[in-house]
Amino acid sequence: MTSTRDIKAEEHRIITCLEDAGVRPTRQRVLIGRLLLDGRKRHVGAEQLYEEVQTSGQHMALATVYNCLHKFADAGLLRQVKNVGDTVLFDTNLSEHYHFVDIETGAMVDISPADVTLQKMPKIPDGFEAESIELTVRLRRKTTS
Amino acid sequence: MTSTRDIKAEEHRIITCLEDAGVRPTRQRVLIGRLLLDGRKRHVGAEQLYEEVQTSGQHMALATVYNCLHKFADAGLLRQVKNVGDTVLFDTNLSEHYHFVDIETGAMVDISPADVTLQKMPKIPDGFEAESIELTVRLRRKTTS
DNA sequence: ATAGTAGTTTAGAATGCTTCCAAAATTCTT
DNA sequence: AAGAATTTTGGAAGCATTCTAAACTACTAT
Repeated sequence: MTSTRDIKAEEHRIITCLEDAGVRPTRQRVLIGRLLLDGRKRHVGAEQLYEEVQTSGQHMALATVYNCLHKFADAGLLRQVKNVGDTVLFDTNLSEHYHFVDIETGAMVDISPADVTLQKMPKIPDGFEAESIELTVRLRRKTTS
Repeated sequence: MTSTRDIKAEEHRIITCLEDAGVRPTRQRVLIGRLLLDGRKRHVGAEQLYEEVQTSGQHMALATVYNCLHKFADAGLLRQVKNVGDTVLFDTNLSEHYHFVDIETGAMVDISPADVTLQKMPKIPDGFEAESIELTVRLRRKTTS
């Protein structure tokens, strides 16, 4: 059972977190912060998050969920992932890592950088700098023959 | 100047190529084959290819362009790229390679596998097999300060 | 507290890429 | 040349995402 005081404390933590990131802590953002900035590492889409918000008993426009996700990503609180299917996902794991993706379901699992060694890196074209390096291993369920 | 005979010869090459891949060589597919299977390595989207078809003087429904691209990809004549922006691209380079992507424009440049060494690879989860490994380096134009 | 103003939220409309549809056309086979 | 199967077609539909402009809320200065 989570006490009212615990909730207050958590809210305070989230508000501080948002303020530190330069994001105005509105009611909506605090709620989404509670859902996403709790330390759990996961990959969320807007639609899914929208449903979690509903489940929590609060109402919020879908557009707001999109707004928040982008704001959080711009503020460095989330990381946008573009590697998968037709849907944009946001990753709560901010440290360097890569992904397995199940091509059937789109489900993603993190790959620790410790498990990969990029021995030699290609030369970045002149006038550019690397913004990110994405390594994605697409997985197919083995045919049990 | 390309002679009529050259065109005929090229058409024949494409038709053979399609048949070998188990793809029925319809007029539309042969035209798209001429545009894409000429040895040039490039990354094409449906809309762009549609315009190239128009430019060539022929008419074709946009839906047909999509159909062809997917058919070609399924037949192994093209490779679908899912790493970039909001649009699906098809890659005429079938050999193993990776990509630079300009995050501004979405433009892609191939990275030769010779320029990268994936020293250690993560263990594939049980019951799965790797379908493909995508390595994408996102590039930002350097701020000339 | 209060008012001002800058930033947010909202619902619904709009966008844009892609797929679906059912009818017409084309390809290959016999 | 006729039949069966596959393709093409144009337009409608779908879907995730963005836009819009009006209502609202959070912070700041009074």
